[in-house]
Amino acid sequence: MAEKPANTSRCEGDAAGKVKTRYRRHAAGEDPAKRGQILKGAMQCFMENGFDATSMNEVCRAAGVSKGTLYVYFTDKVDLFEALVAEERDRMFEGIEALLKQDLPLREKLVLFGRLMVEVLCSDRVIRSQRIVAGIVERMPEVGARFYDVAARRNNASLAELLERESAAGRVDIPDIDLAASQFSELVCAGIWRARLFGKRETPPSTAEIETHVQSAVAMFLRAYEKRAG
Amino acid sequence: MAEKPANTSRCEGDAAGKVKTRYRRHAAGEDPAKRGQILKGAMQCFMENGFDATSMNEVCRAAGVSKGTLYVYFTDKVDLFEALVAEERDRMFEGIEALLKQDLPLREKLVLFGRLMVEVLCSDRVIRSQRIVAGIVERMPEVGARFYDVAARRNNASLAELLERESAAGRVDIPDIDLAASQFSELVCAGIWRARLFGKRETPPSTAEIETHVQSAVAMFLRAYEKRAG
DNA sequence: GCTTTATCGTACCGATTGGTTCGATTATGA
DNA sequence: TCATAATCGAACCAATCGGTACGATAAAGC
Repeated sequence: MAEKPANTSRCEGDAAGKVKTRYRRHAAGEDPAKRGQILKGAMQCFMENGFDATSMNEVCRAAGVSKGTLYVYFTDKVDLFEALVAEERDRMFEGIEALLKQDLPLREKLVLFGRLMVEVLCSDRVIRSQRIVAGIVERMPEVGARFYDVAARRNNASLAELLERESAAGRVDIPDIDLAASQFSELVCAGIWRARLFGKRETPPSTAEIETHVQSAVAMFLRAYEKRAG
Repeated sequence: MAEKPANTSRCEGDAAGKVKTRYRRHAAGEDPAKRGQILKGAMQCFMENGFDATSMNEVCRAAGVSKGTLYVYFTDKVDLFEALVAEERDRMFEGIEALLKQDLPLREKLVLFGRLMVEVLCSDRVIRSQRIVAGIVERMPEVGARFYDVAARRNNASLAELLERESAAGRVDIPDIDLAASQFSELVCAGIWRARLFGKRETPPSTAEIETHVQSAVAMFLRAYEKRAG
């Protein structure tokens, strides 16, 4: 709901307009650079203090933007927050589909996938995002649900697709593909992600630790689902 | 820090006291029933709205206690919150050690353990607690860390102990016990817990679904780690 | 140059916050 | 019955909140 004011004035008349003086300047609240600047500052604040404990004044200061301008770009604190979550959610697993499109044996694909998964999911940035979102799920359920849906389930879908192909080719024997995809995703993060989320670990896992976990997970996964001779 | 005022007056003199008039009435802020009443009301509020969005006035109303009294029992909003988290964390997995002490084959112990794990971790109450705690980790890191440490790691320890015994008995071959314990814990919740945390699922899993997940997890786990003939 | 206008900066608004104070009330125990 | 004191309840406080209003500023296009 609540469309942007539409701003039919200038700058948009590509199709019809062109009648009078056309300014190439950005309409109020439509400069993408400024918008990004605001989002960046807001991200910084929200990540440090969460939703409620972040004041809009702090955001202004962090973003280097006046309060008036801020409220031209975003109607609400909630509006700003949702835009932020949306951006973060979309950026999270950008490269993952491409990764699985490569022509590699299953085992190596799983290793690549697992590595990226742990790295992303346990990174400082993503962990902080997840904390904030988890914290407001109760009051803004759709925000949380969409966050999970787009980010987590997208991965599962990619992985499920891969497993589907392997299953059709007769190389693996998987009764429930979606379950298997979930299992793999959880396995690679076992013992790390939760500890990160709750702040028991203050730093992301080292590459060595990631490797250990991924190798163990892949081995476990394949031993469970690889088709057996006899 | 910040010990309770100690309240050396009455009611405590079991060992030394008994000198003068002893009131059996509770000293101010020391009636455990009232304390529990406050915690219960507070729990209700915090679970609905999180830490910041819960006002102390709401807590008073929900607990049926005057504000003055509330501040006699707890010095702070943070103090109240920490007490709440502590209680919740300790209650969370109460029966789990006992469960593993039974004399049963490994497979069945794992099934029992897994079931309880999913049920508890994905229950409404625990999910809500986890959301709140995750949400304030950034600002109160020790609270989050302790929450994780006591609850999650306690389980892992129980399970690890069991696996250790089985390993010593030569029935399983597990290179990294702690990792294996983590893996099992994550496996049983695969695809459910995260969705619950982020509000993608509004209800706990059915017993049927739990059963499916646990069975799959146990099978996978044992196939990976059971000692093979040859 | 002049005009236009997006942005700035600050003051301001009412509402709410966490926390305190204090006299009235009520239950206890002697 | 009477004194004690834990609890109540409501007023109160300063601070902060999200959000608005508006004149000053500065950069862009003619």
